[in-house]
Formats: sequence, C-alpha cells, structure tokens
Amino acid sequence: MSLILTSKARPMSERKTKIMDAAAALFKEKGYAASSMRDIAERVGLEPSSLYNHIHSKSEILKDICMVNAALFVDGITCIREEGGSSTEQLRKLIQLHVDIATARGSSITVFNDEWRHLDSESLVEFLKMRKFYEKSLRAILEEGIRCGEIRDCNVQVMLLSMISSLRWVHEYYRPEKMGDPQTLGCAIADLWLSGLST
Amino acid sequence: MSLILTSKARPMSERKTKIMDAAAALFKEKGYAASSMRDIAERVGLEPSSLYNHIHSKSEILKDICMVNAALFVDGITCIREEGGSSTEQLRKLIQLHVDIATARGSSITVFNDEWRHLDSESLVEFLKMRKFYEKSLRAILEEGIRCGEIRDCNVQVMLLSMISSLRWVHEYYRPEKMGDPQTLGCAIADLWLSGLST
DNA sequence: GTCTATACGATGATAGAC
DNA sequence: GTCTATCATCGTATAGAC
Repeated sequence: MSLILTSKARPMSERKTKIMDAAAALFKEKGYAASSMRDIAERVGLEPSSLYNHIHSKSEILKDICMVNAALFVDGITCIREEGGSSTEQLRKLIQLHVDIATARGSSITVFNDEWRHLDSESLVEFLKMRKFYEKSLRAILEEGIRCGEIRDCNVQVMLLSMISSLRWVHEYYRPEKMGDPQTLGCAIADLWLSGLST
Repeated sequence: MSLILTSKARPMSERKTKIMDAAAALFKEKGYAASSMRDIAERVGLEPSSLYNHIHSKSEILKDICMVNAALFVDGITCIREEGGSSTEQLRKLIQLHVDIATARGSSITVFNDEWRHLDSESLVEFLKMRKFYEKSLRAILEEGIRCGEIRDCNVQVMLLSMISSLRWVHEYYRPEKMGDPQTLGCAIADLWLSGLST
C-alpha cells in the first residue's frame, strides 16, 4: 500500500505546506472552531492577513485536509477490493491501511476523524459520499465472508461500526516503543478482531 | 446497573435542567467552541443574559456535563469490580455499561467523549484523573484474565484502547429497530469481542 | 508576498431597571 | 428571574502601501 508515499496531489508551495501543517496541528489540539486564523499565522510566523495570499479561507483549509484523507481511504479500499483474496485477507489489509494512515499522518487524521462536521454544506455532501462508498465496500467484504462461511454471521452494521471505531485511538495513542512498528501493530489488531479476546 | 436511573445529583431547577439539556444537544451538534450562549438561550426561550441567573459561565456547563458522565463510568466500573466474577463476566458487564450509558444519554455522552479537551485546566486535571482510574480498572480486569488463562496474552494497552474505542459509535449510530434493545446490542458486541469475527 | 490598518459582525459576560 | 442596553474582545476577511 504505497498510497501514502505516492501522494497524487500536485506540488504545493513550501509556505502553503507549512500553513496546512500548522493548521492541521492546531485543529487537532483545539478543534477547528476554536482555532483562529491568528493562531495559525502565529505558528507559521506570519501576520494573519498574509495567510490569504496562500489560502482562500479557513474553511478551505479544513476542506483540503478532509478530502485528501478521505481520498486515501477510498483509494486504499478500492485497491484492496481489486486485489481480491479472501475476506480475512482483505480485512487484514484494511486494518493495516488504517494503522498506516493513522501513524503516518497523525494530526491530519484527527481532523479527518473529528472535524469534518464543520465542513460547509457543499463539501459535506462530497465528504459523506466518500464515506458512504468506504462503508459500502467494507460491508461487501464482511458479507462475502459471511456468505462463504469465513466470517461469523452477526449483525453486519454492528461489526462494521465496531471495527472502524476500534481503530480510532491509533492516531492519538500509538507509541512505537510499546506497540512496535505500524506493521506489527496492524497485525496485532487484526488478530484481535479475527480471533477475539477469549482463549 | 441502576446507576443511570438513580442519579445522585441533587435536584436541579426545571429551568436549569432545560438549559443543560439544550446545551448538551447543541454541543453535540456543533461542538462546544462553535456553540454560543446566544444559541443556547434561543433554544431554551430566554435572552442570553438570563442564562446567567442559572449558570455561572459557558465553561461551567461543559464541566458539569463532563463530570457527571465521568462519574457514571467510574461508579460503574467500581461496582463491577466489587461484584467480582470472572474476567469474561466483568468485561461483558463493562461493555453493557457503555452501551447503556450511550443509549440512555446520547447528547451528553457525545460531549463527554469529544469535548472534554475544552475543559479549563483545573477541571481537565480532575477529568483526566477519573479517566485514568477507569483505564486502570479495565487494565486490571484484562490482566487478571490473562493471568488465569481466560484472556489471550496480547498487548494489554492495545486491547484496552481498541475495546474502549470500538464502543464510541453507539451514542451516534444506535438504531433500536436494526440492533435491538440495549441489552441485545451489548450482548452482540460482547460476543464479537470475546469470540472474534472468524468462524 | 508581506505588511499595517481596518471593517464589521459575533462573542462571553455584566449593569441595572422592572 | 427576566429583560434591555452595553462592553471589551476577538473572529474572518479585505484594501492598499511597499
């Protein structure tokens, strides 16, 4: 899954990159609504008004962060579906995708997870479409697994939501020294999900 | 677990209750920072300044919501630990506790989950202490289970964080008509966690 | 591209009449 | 307890000099 490294976004000016990074970090720390353009400007060493030479508005920053990350997940799961393999294999790859993205883009993924509701209505529609696509794909993996007897026949929606939610701590609490590299962690979480806690 | 019904909070005036409920709903919809005192006042049918006859500040509302809910979890897990039983039984009860609280206090629990970082530093310390206590208790359950061979010997921190996180969708996406009553849902999630997805 | 200056609405909170 | 009036501050964003 080399998607994280081979970003398809066209190159960004160094200044704009710094602004986006500072904004993502701030949104993570205080949330979108509580982060001001003055805060962002201060972090990046500019006067507030100068930010507008690089971005159009605060809401545009949020939109960019959310969409870039949503695309990573959509592309990732599309890739996994195309590669095929058993449901179990696909689930393992999917969990690894989440862990890879969460460990590689800590602040950006927080914003994607928690701040998307502040998107303006137009962007929100687009964002929710992508999320819907992602959920539909995951549901398909689970249903295939149930059909061929690989996955237990439980409430699919409950499985799906539990699985996705259970990965939402990684970006915040991942500690390499305690949990190993992302590959190791992904494997451990996949084992947990597939085999359960009981001996 | 009758904790939810037998609230220990001293009685609140009807007006104050309405203010707190409206605030919790708003904080859930837009987040704490993006919700204004004017918004709250409008919902409850008062002028903004009148709110201050019932509460001292906006931050106090947040503090009350967070602390009341934190106490529910702390009391709940304390109860479960005191009742004893096998680790598996305790884990089942704990999952049920989460589901019960999430389904019974939707908006309040969202605030507790996502908005606590806006607490002022003093309240934040108190809040984090309670959370720490909760995590320590859950860790003890898991470690006991591993020691006596009831729970698989995995990274405890990874298990703990995954378990807690996996329950964070309930308050938002619980649909009784699709998932049954809270008891049924709690049972289903507990089965998922204990036995895993694989057949 | 960066700055200073500024527009102008929204914010949390208070004072004081009723 | 509720209101009107008001304050001081901070919010996003723009204009225009350099």
